[in-house]
Amino acid sequence: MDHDVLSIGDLARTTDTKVETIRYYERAGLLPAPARTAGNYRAYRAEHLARLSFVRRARDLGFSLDHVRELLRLADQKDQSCAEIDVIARLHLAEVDRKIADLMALGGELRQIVGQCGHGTVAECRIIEALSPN
Amino acid sequence: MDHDVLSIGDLARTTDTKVETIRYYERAGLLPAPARTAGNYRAYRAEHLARLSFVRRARDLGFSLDHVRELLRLADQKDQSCAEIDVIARLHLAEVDRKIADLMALGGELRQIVGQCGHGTVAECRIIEALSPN
DNA sequence: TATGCACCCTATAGCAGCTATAGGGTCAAG
DNA sequence: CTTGACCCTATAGCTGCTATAGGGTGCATA
Ligand SMILES: [Zn+2]
Ligand SMILES: [Zn+2]
Ligand SMILES: [Zn+2]
Ligand SMILES: [Zn+2]
Repeated sequence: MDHDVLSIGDLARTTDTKVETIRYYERAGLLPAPARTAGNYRAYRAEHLARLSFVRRARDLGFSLDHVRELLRLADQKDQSCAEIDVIARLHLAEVDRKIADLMALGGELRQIVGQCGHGTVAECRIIEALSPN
Repeated sequence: MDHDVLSIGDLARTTDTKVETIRYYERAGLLPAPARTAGNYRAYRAEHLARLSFVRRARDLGFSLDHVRELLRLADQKDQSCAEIDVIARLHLAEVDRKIADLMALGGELRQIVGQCGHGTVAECRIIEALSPN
C-alpha cells in the first residue's frame, strides 16, 4: 500500500490488536469507517491510528466500550469543560475499587476454606463441606 | 404439588435462583433432569435442592461452571482422595488473587490519572492526555 | 361450568467483547 | 500464471445467564 496509508494488518501490528477486533470496533462505532482502495481494502491514516491507540489504552484501563465511545466523543470537544470525562473516569475507578473489595472478600473466604482441607477422603473434605448445604 | 416434591418455582424461591437459571443449569449439565408430572412439570426432590444449593454456593465463590461440574462429580466419589478438589480450589484461589493484583495495578494507574485532572477544558485534560498516544 | 390468574413448558434471541471459522477476492513476487 | 500473504463479508461461537414469544396446566372463584 501507498505510504501514509495503512492496511488493517499494519494497524493491527502497530497497535497490537487483532484484525477482527479492529473490524469489530468499526461495526461497534468506535472507529470511523476508513476510505477503501480500488480493491475494497480499508485504507487507514494517521488519525485512525491515533484513534485506535486511544481505544486500546482506554480498554487496557478497563473502560467499557460504552465509556470508550463517550470518551472519544468528549475528547473531540477540545474547548468544552472536561467535567464529563472526569465523571466517567471517577465512576470507572469506583467500579474497579468495588470489584477489588468483592474479590478480596471472596479470596478471604476461599483461602479460609482451602486452608481447612485435611487431604483425606472426599467424605471428610472441608472444601466439599463448605460448599454443601446445612 | 404433592409434599416432598418441589416445583421449579419452589426451588427458585428456596435457593434464590431464577427459574430460567435452573433450567439453564439443567441444560448445562449441572443439575440432573428431574422426573416430570402428568402435566410435564419438573418435579424436584430434596436431592435436587441440595445439588442446586451446592452449585449456588460454588458460583457465589466464583467457580466457573466447568469447575462446578468437576466439583460435583468429585463430591460424589466419597471414598476417593480429595486431592483433585483441592487442586481446583487452589487454582481458583490463585485466579482470584491474580485478578485482585491486576485490578489493583489498574486502580493505581487510574487513580493517578484521575488525580491529575485540573477540571479545565478538554484540551488541557490530563485524563485525555493519558489516553492519547505519544 | 367458565373464567381468571399464577404458574409451567419449549425455543430462541440477546447481553459484552471479542474470536474464529467459511468462503471468497486482491495483489505482488517468482 | 501460480503461489502465498493478505484482505473482504457474513455468521457462529465463547461465558453465564436473562428475556422474550407463544403456548399449556392447575387451582380458586363467580
Ligand atoms: Zn467503567
Ligand atoms: Zn479436602
Ligand atoms: Zn476458577
Ligand atoms: Zn480533566
